[in-house]
Amino acid sequence: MTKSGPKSDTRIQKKNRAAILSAGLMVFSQFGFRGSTLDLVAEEAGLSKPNLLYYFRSKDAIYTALLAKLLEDWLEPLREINADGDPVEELLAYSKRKLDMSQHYPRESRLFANEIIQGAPRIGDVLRGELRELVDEIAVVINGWAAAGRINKVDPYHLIFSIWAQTQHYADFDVQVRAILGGTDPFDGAEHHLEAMLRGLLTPQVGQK
Amino acid sequence: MTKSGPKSDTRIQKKNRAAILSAGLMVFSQFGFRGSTLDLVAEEAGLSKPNLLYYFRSKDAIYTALLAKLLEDWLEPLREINADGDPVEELLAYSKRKLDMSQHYPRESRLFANEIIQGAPRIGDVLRGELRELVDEIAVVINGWAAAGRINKVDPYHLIFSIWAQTQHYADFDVQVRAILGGTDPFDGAEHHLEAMLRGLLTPQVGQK
DNA sequence: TAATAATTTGACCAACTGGTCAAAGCCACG
DNA sequence: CGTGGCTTTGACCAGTTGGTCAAATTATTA
Repeated sequence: MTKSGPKSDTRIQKKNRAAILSAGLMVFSQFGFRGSTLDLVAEEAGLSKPNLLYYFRSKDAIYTALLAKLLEDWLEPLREINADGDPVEELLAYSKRKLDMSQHYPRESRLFANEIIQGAPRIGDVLRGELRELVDEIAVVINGWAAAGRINKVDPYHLIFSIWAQTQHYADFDVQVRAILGGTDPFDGAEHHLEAMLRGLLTPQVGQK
Repeated sequence: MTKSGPKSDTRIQKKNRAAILSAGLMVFSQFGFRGSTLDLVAEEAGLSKPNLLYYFRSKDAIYTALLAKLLEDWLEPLREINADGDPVEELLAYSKRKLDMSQHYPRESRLFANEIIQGAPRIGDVLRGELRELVDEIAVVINGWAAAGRINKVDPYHLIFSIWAQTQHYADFDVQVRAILGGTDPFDGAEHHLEAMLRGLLTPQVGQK
């Protein structure tokens, strides 16, 4: 493991590293990598710019650290889908987990969204590698469920895309959603709607063409 | 109407303005406003930087012009929903139109996404004003359809959000979608999936709880 | 074709950018 | 308390940023 800063790990370091990452998340998630400046991050973290660079060797290092940490949390819910569970409930639980993440970690969602929209210059490999493999595995499971008649026939990939899209929308487009809903909290309705939509799509029906 | 550049409107101006806007769309949609530079736009447009500023008085002016033009195209499909048409078909046609826009104008979609993710600093008013009113109107129509039993009971706002989310996902997260699908074209499957999802949600059913 | 207007450019500017560095301050522990 | 390492900082740097401007070049038209 290559460390970017000092070798030892005092409590001052823990505190400041955390402050920097938190500030970086704030700034990078709002402006993207290129739109963000070290001065902004430094101010947000309550540290001087040279002090930032004592803990992280560069702007890029902060961003990359953030992205790496994020990717783990991002993939985890996918792994929790249980092939032996009830198909509809498993998929519903997954989308609920994703929606919760949008609600409680909107900045993480926007950081990710910014990275992808801008062409995923530093995580393209992960997308084409680890993420793709994971999705492929889930796709097999979903296809199995469909073949067994436990859910309707669906394209597993587009099913997953639609869950991602709908859940992340509430974090990434938060401003727009709230502009339209006024004072109403988006997440109450969102959960119910998402469930209805997925049940309508997945619940096996005899007469389905 | 306040013009930002010269008064008259020669063919040179038409050409160069168009070139600048096209270049601006390219650059701004990839990096967001803050992450973009005039030099990048100038190079993309094949003009010198001072020449850019002969046609648009500032970086902001280019971006704003782009955003204004975009907003019109963005709201139009919503207006085309016909209250007197067949409910399911109307909503399906709307989502098809949005999906087509994602396919054929992904840069416009990403420009918009960047602006919203970054807090919609310059179109917050439009969101809370024109857009909200428009959505409110459609919501009334949809509620009318539901009350008449022509579609299932749904929250019209979240229905619209889910259409936006799913269709724009294919433009905004294009890199990720293609990373997962490999060579397969996303839009074939997307259209079918979206239709299945909406039909499952909307098509009236007696036994629906 | 001459004069007028439209267009383009090179040189320039102040502010900001990511990043460096030596020196100073601070802290824990013998 | 002193000393060696950890932490912080002010001064600084070269490159980039959005933007200006006068002068040069190119079109338009009388």
